[in-house]
Amino acid sequence: MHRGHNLTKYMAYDPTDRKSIEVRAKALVGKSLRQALEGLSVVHEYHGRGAFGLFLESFYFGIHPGNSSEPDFKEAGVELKSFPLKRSKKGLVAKERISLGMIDYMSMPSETWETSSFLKKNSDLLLIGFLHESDQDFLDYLVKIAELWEFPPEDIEIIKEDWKKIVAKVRVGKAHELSEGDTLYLGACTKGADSTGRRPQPNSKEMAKPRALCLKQAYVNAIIGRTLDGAEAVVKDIGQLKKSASFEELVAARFERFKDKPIDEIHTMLGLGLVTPKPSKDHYAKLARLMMGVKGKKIEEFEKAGVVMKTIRLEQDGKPKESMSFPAFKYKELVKETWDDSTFKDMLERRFFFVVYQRDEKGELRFKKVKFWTIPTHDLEVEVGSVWEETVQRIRAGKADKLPGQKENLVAHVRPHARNSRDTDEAPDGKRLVKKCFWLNREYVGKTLI
DNA sequence: GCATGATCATGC
DNA sequence: GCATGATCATGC
Repeated sequence: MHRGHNLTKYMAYDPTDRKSIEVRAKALVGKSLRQALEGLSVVHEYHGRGAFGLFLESFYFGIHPGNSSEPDFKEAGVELKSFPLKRSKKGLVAKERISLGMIDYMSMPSETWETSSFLKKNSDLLLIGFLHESDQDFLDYLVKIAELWEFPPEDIEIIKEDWKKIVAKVRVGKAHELSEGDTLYLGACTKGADSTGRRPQPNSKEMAKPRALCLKQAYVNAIIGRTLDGAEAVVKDIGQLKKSASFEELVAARFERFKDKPIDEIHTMLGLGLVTPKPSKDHYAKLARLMMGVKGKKIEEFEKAGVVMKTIRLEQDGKPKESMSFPAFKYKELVKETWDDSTFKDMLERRFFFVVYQRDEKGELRFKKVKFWTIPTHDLEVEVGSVWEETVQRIRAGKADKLPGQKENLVAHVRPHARNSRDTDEAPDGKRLVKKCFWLNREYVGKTLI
């Protein structure tokens, strides 16, 4: 078998019919491509990233869409997207984002959401999720998800806002400042194996990195959660969706009535009891969730979007009382990472949601404001990057007890993060040291709020 | 006053 | 039992 060989004659399915496509797709669930195409001796030349998808198109669905602006199943209006899953402690998660087509900086500004090439191609997706195993041939990957996916209305509202944010930047000649952290579900992710390629953009001489529109990893995880647990109702007509405020505005609006109110008054407003003399360390985080109208510890909208909530307490002078902690790392695992795919970089690239409290002149703590924030590229790549590299170097050199302190860098430092001094972790040299994590400097956190 | 080390309280 | 977000406490 070779590329271009038409197998559709073996298939009792109609690639122009949505229902038929779905039936054929669903038949893949629980099988590998090799099993699904049983009986055919398969010799192929496909390999590397995207091999699964190309093979699936040609030999399972018998289509050859190429790089068209039309959906892959043109007549049915369905775009085929296969994507890898991987195992995590909690179950299956997305291995990466789902890319939905390169951004054409020059033509995008003249589009509206309704007429966008994005919507034209991607409003109706056939999602095929397969379990990626690094030691297997892609023909043996098991298909876990096969789902016709139209975006639920509440999601499409957010995606629309995301899309508009991206276009807005491109329009004003700021394509080079695009960042995946700008948006929630739909992201502008960098494309191209080497990071050197650049493209022209309108209204600026600056060249911009090539980027594609993508469903961000956190959102793909939300899709996986929904489809593996059984599908929800989906929207029938994307054009009918009504307008609403953006996700971030909606979230911020929930806090509006609490602005500048002292803690005890907020307690009253929320129908809580009196403020205890010594509130627990996560009391203000809990209060923040309650102000948002969320009961549990998880905030579903934030989980989907990969947004991280952090509470910040400011003193009278407006400076944060504390630096900002992150999960403790394991010395031996940290030194195996590279900065670009490090756990900490991954964490910092997310969108943050700060809930800010401040002491007034009488010393009374009040809710001040909320703020969505993404770390500027320079601060991440140059400042945090160097702290990270220095940390790894010192651990490798057996100096895990002397990691970069707050005075060494303006943005980040390393410091203990453990239950107590006996809560230790083994360094590569065998010494046991108290668990530590990366912190964002107190002073720096203060500056982000201005 | 601030950096640094140490620890608390919660919830899974 | 432990990770986690957050804050306390000490000493320079």
